[in-house]
Amino acid sequence: MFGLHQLRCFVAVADHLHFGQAASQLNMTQPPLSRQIQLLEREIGVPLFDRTSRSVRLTPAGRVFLPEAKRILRLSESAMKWTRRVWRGEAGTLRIGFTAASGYGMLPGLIRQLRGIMPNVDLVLREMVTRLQIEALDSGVLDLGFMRPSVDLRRFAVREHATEAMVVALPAGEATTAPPALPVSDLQDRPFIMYSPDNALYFHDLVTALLDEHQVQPKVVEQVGQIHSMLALVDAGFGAALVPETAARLHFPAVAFRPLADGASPPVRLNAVWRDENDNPALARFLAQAGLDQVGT
Amino acid sequence: MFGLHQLRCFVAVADHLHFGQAASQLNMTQPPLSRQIQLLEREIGVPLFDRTSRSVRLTPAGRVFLPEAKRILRLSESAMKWTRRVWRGEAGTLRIGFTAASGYGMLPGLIRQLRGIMPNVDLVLREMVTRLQIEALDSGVLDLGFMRPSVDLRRFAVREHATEAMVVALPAGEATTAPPALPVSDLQDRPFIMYSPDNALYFHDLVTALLDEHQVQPKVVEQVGQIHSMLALVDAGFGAALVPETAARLHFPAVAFRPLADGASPPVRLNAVWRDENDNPALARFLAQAGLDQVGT
DNA sequence: TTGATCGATGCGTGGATCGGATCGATGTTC
DNA sequence: GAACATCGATCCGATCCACGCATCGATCAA
Repeated sequence: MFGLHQLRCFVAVADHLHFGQAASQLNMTQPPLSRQIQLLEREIGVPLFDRTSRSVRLTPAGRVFLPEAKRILRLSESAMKWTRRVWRGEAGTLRIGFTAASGYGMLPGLIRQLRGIMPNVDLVLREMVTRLQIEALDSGVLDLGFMRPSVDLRRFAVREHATEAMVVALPAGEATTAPPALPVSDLQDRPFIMYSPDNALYFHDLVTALLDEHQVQPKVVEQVGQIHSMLALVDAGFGAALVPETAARLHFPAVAFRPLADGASPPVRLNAVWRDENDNPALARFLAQAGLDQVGT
Repeated sequence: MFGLHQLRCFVAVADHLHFGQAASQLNMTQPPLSRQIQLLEREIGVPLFDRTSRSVRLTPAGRVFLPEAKRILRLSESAMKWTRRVWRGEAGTLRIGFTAASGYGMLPGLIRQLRGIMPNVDLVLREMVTRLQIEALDSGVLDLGFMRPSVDLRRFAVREHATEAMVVALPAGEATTAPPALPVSDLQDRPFIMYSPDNALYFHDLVTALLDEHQVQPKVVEQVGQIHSMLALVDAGFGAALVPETAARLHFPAVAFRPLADGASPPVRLNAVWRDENDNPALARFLAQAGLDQVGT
């Protein structure tokens, strides 16, 4: 098969229709250029030029081959440039997982930030619970995950990405008689919607610890795994719930939000998690730009 | 710049993820294959494989480069095959000129014939008068022309492609009283539409010679260069005209056609004309298939 | 007829690529 | 856990290829 160098020789001769000028453009002398053209013609099995000692003309076959040769050379250049950009993290794909709750708050800003840092990187965004994100990071399906703290994160690189407070979600009817900020004790004996320990272990433990600490025992009327299910139940008047404050962005008509009094809320943590051995340069570039690439746990 | 051989090496390794197997597929040994991959990586400036002594994996940059490399190789193959087909006359472009009058009769059949012989050859068909066709053949704009005899054809290869008879075109009103076949003498003193010596020299000379031979002098009411203009005038009742019989395919409602009696019509000749030095293989292929490629004037 | 131009060809050299042998690292097996 | 097998990297000598220089042969101009 012919080589790219022969294609460059061919294009130069076809453009100049003059071996000497083409050779000097290619920084070589005329004899090897003639040789390369002959080799190319022998390889294809077709004469590409009609040449006398006084004139050089393209044959019809040469006229057909010329744009193909230029296309191949153009593709080779662009393949190289594109690959280099991927290597520098300026192009490529970044696959990101996030929990449903984190999507309400930080996702739009994160996407804006990524678009600003790496406008040519394709983003693949998948909502997954923490456990599934861990598996996906392991198998290489995800480059980066935004998830709740978990004991299984020890083999990964973890940075705290955001913290927020919990707020009380109340049925609108009960909110009219409630003070601007609620002490935890206000939940005592209230109808209360709790997190499921199966699908929302982190929030379950967080709320359980908060209630235990204040020795408060609400009347648990339901256990659910997803925050929007929880708010739907509040909206229907089944009871109150504790949700991260960014969940207030979900506009349920019959739900009112009240902060906890005295800064009683524990911080709800969201971690950025990735594999240290991940070789996606787009990930490295994002971590560097976001200041997350220092060594640590 | 990298070479196509390096791309083939890269694709083989990427497909097998194993240097030894890739090398045997490429009919080479493992050491030079390792070298080629290293050279390619150095050329691009990007590692394409993550390799330990136990495993070979593509880097993200390599994953991007792989489809590009395959595309370049595919394009190179197809460019070579396509160029070979053009060389054999099985593909490419054939530019054909024809006079307006010849288009009425032989063009559809010619196109069918060409499609049968060379289904992958693009046909460019241009209606041009004989003089313009000669110039176009000279400058290489046309490969083949269908034109009337002319003294300027000596430097070209010429074959008689078709002959036909002249017929009389009569206004429909006059046709009812005319016999089935008209002697030339019938034109004596008739209103008659003549060919212009500027734009239709061949027909002008042909008709003039015919009339002179029979010592007939019609009343020339108009001189025009195009046959459809001529029939339009007959249709409008201005007079009679002599036209090639295939012109009867132009359906003018008030025009009737009558043959000349006694085979008095001179043959109207149509030549196929081309440059002997023309190197378009599609032309050579057509000439060979049509049996026109024997030597001669 | 002479000289200039231009692509093709002969030839010697230097660099690139090849295959064989071997190294070093890693995972497997008993 | 020590011997073994596997696999990519590296070293080295032989070969091949592409380069430049010199020259040839054909063509066109003066």
